Amino acid sequence: MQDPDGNLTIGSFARLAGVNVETLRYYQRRGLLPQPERPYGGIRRYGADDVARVKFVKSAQNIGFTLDEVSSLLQLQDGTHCGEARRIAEQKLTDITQRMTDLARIEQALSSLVAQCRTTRGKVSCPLIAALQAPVQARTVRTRPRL
Amino acid sequence: MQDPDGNLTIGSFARLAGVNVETLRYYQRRGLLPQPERPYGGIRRYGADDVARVKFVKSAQNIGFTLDEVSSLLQLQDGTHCGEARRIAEQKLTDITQRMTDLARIEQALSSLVAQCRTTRGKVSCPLIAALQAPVQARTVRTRPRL
DNA sequence: CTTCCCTCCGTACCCAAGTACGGAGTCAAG
DNA sequence: CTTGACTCCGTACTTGGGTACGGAGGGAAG
Repeated sequence: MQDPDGNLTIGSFARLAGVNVETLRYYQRRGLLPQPERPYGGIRRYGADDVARVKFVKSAQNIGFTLDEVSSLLQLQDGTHCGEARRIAEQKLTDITQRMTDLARIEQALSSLVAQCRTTRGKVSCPLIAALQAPVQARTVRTRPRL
Repeated sequence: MQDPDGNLTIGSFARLAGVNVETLRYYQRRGLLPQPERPYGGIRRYGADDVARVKFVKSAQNIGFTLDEVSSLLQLQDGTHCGEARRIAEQKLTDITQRMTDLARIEQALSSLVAQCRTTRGKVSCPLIAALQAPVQARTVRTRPRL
């Protein structure tokens, strides 16, 4: 359809980057992609650097960064703010570790309940239900937690 | 203000259960709480069983169930469907285990990047940024995963 | 020149689990 | 009887990361 590099329309850009066209427009609105110039008749053109940028975003998302955090990282792209990037990453790492601890606790609780359920066949009350009915030390549930 | 048990207004109910009044109304709309009778002039009254039910919901949420799943569990409350409850719990357990695996992978990746960042002071390019720029095997990012 | 796909743009919608709001009604104390 | 706290109800808003829609215009192939 066109020069495969340096002259992509948004559709082929999206295919190359492995995302939806709407996602690209969304990233432009969020400032994750630059608003492109449009040399020919109102149609935006993109290049390999744009594809790389989207892959950067997806990689970062993949290891647990939010788009806001990716924005911060993109500010630091020149490589001279490595310390700052590291600080953000360390923050994220702490967060992930905490989340793993929580999940481990939940897994423990749940698997022991399931095990109980398996062994107490024939008893009147289901141990899983019964356990949930027991009061619990108030732990606030994270609403809409990331990743 | 009133009989502490069996005759609670929604405000004291909320305080006892440790949630917001709006949350209770929301649970009623979702069918997690029964629509209460309203013996005196349009004001709903609640009892200890309602408090217990909310605590059940919160406990279940706490160990990773969504409100939809809690609804299912509530259907089984008579204890005669222990097998069914166990099936739901096992499903949830699988889910949580998967999520822990993912998080562990992320933690690995991130902590090694941070470590690199720490040791390669003075190099031109930030290894964290550089690593994110490398192509990544496409792993779909779970959007809005629970807990 | 028509057909057909592609692009542009703004806007609305999706999910879960609530939270916030505003006007009206009610209840108990003073 | 008034005041003030509480309740009722429906509706809209929040967050994050997009997806979907619909009408208008572009551009290339036949």
